[in-house]
Amino acid sequence: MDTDAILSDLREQGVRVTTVRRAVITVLAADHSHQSADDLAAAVQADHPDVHRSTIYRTLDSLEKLGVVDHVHLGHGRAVYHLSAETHHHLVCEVCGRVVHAPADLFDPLAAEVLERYGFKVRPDHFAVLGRCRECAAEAPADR
Amino acid sequence: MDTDAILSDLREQGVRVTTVRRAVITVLAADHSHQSADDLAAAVQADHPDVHRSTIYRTLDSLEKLGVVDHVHLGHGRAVYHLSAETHHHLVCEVCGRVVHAPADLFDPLAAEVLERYGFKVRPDHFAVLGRCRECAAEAPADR
DNA sequence: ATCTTTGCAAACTTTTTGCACCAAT
DNA sequence: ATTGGTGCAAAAAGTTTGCAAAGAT
Repeated sequence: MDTDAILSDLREQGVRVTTVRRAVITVLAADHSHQSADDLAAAVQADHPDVHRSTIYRTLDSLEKLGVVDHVHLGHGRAVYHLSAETHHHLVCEVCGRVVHAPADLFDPLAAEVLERYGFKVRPDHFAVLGRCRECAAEAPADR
Repeated sequence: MDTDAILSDLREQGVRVTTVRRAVITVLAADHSHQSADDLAAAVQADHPDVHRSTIYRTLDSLEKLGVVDHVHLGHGRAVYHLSAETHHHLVCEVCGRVVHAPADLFDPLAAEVLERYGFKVRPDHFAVLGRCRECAAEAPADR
């Protein structure tokens, strides 16, 4: 969750550390909330006015491929971006008991929509998602 | 889930039953899967070539306001539409025990993403979503 | 006859792409 | 010096809107 750590990690992966990347990561690290590409562009442009929106998109894209950020589609057309979290959720197979790990942000859009529509604040850590893993679903198809 | 029932319901609500609305509902009722506005436009245009995409959007919009269809954002930019389901899910407040009802489709995007990413088939009826209802969240803020 | 709905064209929003230039290594 | 990254402008992709004509009641 530390900007410098992320940057040196990038350098190790042979990715160039540029002004824009540094700025984007800094903004995302400073504000833990989810931000749209446009929000990010505005925030970055506060310090670096010449940064183009398309560059923000490309930066987010490359950082996402590197596992540094994640994006999530939250209604309408716009996606929101955030640093990849460490937390995980668990998908528990009710047949074989196997546990599949899923990143925490998987539940963000659901939690956001529940909050917006019902004022209900989901506790993601209280989620126990039951279902069937790939193998068990294949053996005993029990539709949606 | 019956086209005619939905149509007479519309008539009762004072909404005009038009060719396009009938066609859209028929398509949605026939194919239970989720369809993008563009898919729907193509399906409707098979029978009614002159129907414009913008009309599809307006039709979906009005049907959604009437509670007949729902749309869900499933990655990228496009939304998918489907007839409103009858099933509900429960949001259980861990403080006061109050239960808030939520439509089943609330979990569709989550289930779709989990399936795509992990091959894990979520059983939505096995969902027990815990958290805090509007009132309890206001009293004892316990952030996410 | 009335008032909603539709078709069309055009705008708007969000994201992507081609290309020449610039900058990090 | 290389090669990856950036700015710009222009184009996709998805959705919305104003207006006049058509259609449902």
